Amino acid sequence: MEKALLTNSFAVESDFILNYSCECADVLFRLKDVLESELKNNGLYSLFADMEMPLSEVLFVMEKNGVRIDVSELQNFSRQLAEQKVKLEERIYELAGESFNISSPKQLGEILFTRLQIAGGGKTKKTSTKQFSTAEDVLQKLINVHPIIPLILEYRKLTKLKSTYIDALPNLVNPKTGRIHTSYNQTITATGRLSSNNPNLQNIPIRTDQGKEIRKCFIPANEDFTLLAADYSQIELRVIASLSGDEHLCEAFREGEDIHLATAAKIYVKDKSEITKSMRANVKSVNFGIIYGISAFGLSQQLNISRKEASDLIEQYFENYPRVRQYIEECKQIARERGYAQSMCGRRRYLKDINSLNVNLKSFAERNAVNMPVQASSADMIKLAMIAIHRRMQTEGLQSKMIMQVHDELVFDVYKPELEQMKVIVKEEMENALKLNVPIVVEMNSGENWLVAH
DNA sequence: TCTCTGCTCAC
DNA sequence: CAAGTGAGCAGAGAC
Repeated sequence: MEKALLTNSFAVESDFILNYSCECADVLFRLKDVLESELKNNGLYSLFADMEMPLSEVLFVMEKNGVRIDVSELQNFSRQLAEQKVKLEERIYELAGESFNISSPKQLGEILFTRLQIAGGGKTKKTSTKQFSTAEDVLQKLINVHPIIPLILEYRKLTKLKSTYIDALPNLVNPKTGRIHTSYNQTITATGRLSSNNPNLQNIPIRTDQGKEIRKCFIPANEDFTLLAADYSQIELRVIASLSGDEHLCEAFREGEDIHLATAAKIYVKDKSEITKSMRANVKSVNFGIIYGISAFGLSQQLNISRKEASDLIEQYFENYPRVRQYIEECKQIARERGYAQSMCGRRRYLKDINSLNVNLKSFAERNAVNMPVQASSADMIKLAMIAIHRRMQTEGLQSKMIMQVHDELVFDVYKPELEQMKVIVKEEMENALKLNVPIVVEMNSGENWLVAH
């Protein structure tokens, strides 16, 4: 049939079916060999047949569903930011004594470090191409040295949000559906996570006030619908607690504690009431660092503390959670023996440099060996949950839609009369998708936009 | 026009 | 040397 003869809605349908077919083919050709060999090895479960193929259909439906955004609100916001941007530019040029392209790291580096001689008593960091680094952590340390620095940081924040989200998203609204349809890619990442592009809906801002304004522009289909967001609480730390079997860490989760606070109390040997915000923040960085394959140097950079303080924090962490240290060593050992790291469902990441004589390459592979099982098991869990939720929504005949996945979060466009039913389904299926030795907690909220639902 | 670099957004 | 996984933007330079 000629495409011109198709109705609009069917033409849209065919676009997505084409997309879906391509994805299925992609998954088939790229994952079949690897995943089938894993089936033989772990015997119980086929990542290919029982996870990736069923998931592919769920992703097709999510992409087709799309998400509604408030275009006119984004356009208003864009005009506001354009005004702020002009004012910032004027003040920056005045302080610099000349106009230049603030968005050019090359030109900015020359202005800051050659013309204005801003060094803050420290050495200037250089990039791989031997230019001055003007990255955020570098400028943050110079924020009190010269009044131009905070303006540059503000300019960067503003132009990032404007160009990447506020101005880009309205252009991606599909004229036929009035919604944004991302592509979820199943075959990109090294750990089994999904990735999202055109647009990337997995990095929509949330941390700053202006970022929150962008989240507010993600809205339900119409007044009969509401957004429901459900996210796994501290999923990666729970996974590492479960995989390592560390009794103290597992116990903290079983007690339902604020894990950063509870860990801080152990590390600093104080009562929880005595833990300050900065102590908790330090421990939060240690917790993330453990997952990423921490070094004392990296932690000291992150927290702007001395290497001694950083290594003391790490040592105290391992003193309190000894099985975590042991687990990290086991991850490296297993990777050395087998040549790959593995998730709870048997997903593999091959690590060709794990036995390299090049210390850098080997260290990198070792961090991958530690991080992959944690990140990948979390990905396994949410994928299983998505499949289960999708099936239940079908069998229970719901008109609510699954619309987004952001690694540890699922977002639904919920028909209001179905809200309570949806909450039960989503919570049950997410919490029971994959069994851990610690409780799995799912937090849910609903509301008139993604910000209040999250 | 294409590719790389530097930077910054998310989990 | 130096914290894991991604995507997208603007600038800069090769072609």
